[in-house]
Amino acid sequence: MGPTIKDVAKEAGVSITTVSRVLNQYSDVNPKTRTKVLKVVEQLGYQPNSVARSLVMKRTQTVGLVVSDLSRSRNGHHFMFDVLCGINDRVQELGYDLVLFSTSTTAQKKTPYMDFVRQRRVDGVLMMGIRLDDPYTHEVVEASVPSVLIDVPLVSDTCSYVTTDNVAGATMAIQHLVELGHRRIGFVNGHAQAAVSKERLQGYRMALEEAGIAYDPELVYYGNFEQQDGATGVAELMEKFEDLSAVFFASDLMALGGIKYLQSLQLRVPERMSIVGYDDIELAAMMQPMLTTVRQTRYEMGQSAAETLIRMLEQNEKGRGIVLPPELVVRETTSKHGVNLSHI
Amino acid sequence: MGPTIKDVAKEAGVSITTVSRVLNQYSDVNPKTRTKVLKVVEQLGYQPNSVARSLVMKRTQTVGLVVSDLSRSRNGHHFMFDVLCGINDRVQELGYDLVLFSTSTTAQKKTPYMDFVRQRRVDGVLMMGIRLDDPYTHEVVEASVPSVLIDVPLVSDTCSYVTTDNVAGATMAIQHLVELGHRRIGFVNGHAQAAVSKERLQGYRMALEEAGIAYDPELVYYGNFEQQDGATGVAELMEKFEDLSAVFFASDLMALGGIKYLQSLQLRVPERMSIVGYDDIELAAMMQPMLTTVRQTRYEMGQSAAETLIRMLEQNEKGRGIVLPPELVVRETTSKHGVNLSHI
DNA sequence: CTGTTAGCGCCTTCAG
DNA sequence: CTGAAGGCGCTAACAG
Repeated sequence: MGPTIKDVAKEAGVSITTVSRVLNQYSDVNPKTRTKVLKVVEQLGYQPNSVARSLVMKRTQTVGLVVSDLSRSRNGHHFMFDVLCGINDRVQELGYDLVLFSTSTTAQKKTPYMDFVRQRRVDGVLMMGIRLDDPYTHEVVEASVPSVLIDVPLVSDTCSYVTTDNVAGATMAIQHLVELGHRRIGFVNGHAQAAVSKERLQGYRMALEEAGIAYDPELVYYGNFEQQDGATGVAELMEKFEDLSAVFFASDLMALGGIKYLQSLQLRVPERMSIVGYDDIELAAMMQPMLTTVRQTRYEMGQSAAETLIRMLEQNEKGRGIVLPPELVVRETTSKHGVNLSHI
Repeated sequence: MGPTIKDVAKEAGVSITTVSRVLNQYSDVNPKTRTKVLKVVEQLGYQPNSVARSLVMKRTQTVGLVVSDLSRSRNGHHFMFDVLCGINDRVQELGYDLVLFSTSTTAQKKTPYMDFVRQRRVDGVLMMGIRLDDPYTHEVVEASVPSVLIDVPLVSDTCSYVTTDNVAGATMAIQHLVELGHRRIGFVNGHAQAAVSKERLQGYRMALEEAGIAYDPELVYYGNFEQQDGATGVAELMEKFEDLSAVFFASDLMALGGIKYLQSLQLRVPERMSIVGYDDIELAAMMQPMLTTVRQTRYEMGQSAAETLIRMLEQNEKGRGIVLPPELVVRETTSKHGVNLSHI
């Protein structure tokens, strides 16, 4: 392997203590000695061994990103990749390494969270794609190792979260629909064990009631964020409600599925049915017609999560919640209720 | 922190050596002692410190995945995520950790590759998204640390690669088009510094010549795999060749851009212009019309890369090339030349 | 079968 | 300002 601190010390004619001092920016080192050491470091191409350092410092400068079901999540795909990028960039900028873990791999599934953290020796953990009823969830919040949850609003002294305001996001979507004159608005939600689903449902409900429209649980369908669920969802809602004129989907992918289904029935969007999605994935602007949706700033969520975690690590900050604002992006899948129906 | 091997030893009334022995599956341990130790390990919730182990073993059981420009690659997105999943799953199954690095972050860019590997102490490296003219490329191949390149066909004793057969992929695409009667076939390629671009060009050229069609460099446009390049590409090619009836794109995203451009001109696909893409991203089957394309098994590429690297690490295998077969997926964007033109 | 003894490469008091 | 000494938690000969 490469040269060690010992080699540098010998070559520079000083003790390893001194080398360590200059490497760690200690001030009490004779300028001459310092430059001497630095020169040797340079010419030997010395790289401190981070493993050895970690052992004595009891810090690895590494954070773990645990994703539930990374590969199986054909749905989360678009969402996760961007968050991952944000995390990765920020973590790196702040001088940490990022280790990836997916809990999908069968064996890992039951390993208690803490065992895994302690074994891997990460300084902190970021989690995404986790469900409220996941066994990890509780463990993470209670753990002594700092963590940041993405889209799971739970806080403790050692646990923060980053999310977008899902209540507001859903509210915006519904208000938009209400303003267009829609009264019978369906909601194809995500599965009930996702925190975001609960929040979006709340927003849906609040916006409706605020508009003087009674909330009807029958208008809510629970899917799993995937395309197919969108189709099944609208189909079911349309069967129950003949006057359904708009549907709000908890993911763009489901919205896409819904639209495809409608189109297969020769029902036009938005003339016959207005559609609002959630996420604003790349695909949303590529579809025909282009999807009206609620945008989440995924990359920023990742960045923010990384920052928050590292602040907890270095500034000893306590856990807290960070809520980013969503944004309604009006495109082509929503229109006034009742208009243009004659053309069909 | 948690208990150490010392605590276990004391509690079990043996030396730490013995504890170490049972933990590492040594056979020469009295069954009674073994169970005793195991019991203590259990009740103390002892987790071996991997950092300490790494220090003495000189192996971290960690591999690095370096991605050039992870976040900036709006294009690679679809491709990379799947490969990443494959890598992650396989690496984990084989008992390693995966550390993510993106070279985009400005500062990192010029750090010599080896410095970074040595500093991070990874046992091996996987690379993707790297260009032939990237300064890293050469370093990686020469490095003593084992590595596997994805889609860059370079081999050395310590460096393998995994790719799909791009020559064959392009050949299949062109043969398909030729069989449909097309003679003037354009090619919107990726940038020239991507290994895959060179190979696909070769396949394009070979298939053409085999069909008795002269290769004309003017029919090849070089883009950057992104959607916009597709539009620009077809536009330029159509201007040069009035009888252009088919275009082969080096990425689905570019194909999409091209199709959108054609549609904006009221030119129908495939009646007026047949289109073949490359990658078979999720989007390909969602488009209208659905895209005919060359599928790459991205997840499998990732798995294979991970496996190959770890075999080099553990079995001391030498570098080698692994070429996976692509597959032509015929959908709706290709049709017989000249047919249906009357309908337009 | 088991304990003793050396380190792995680095940081950190504590004396000069 | 600098060096000597001890130790982080674990593995690996080498003796019993």
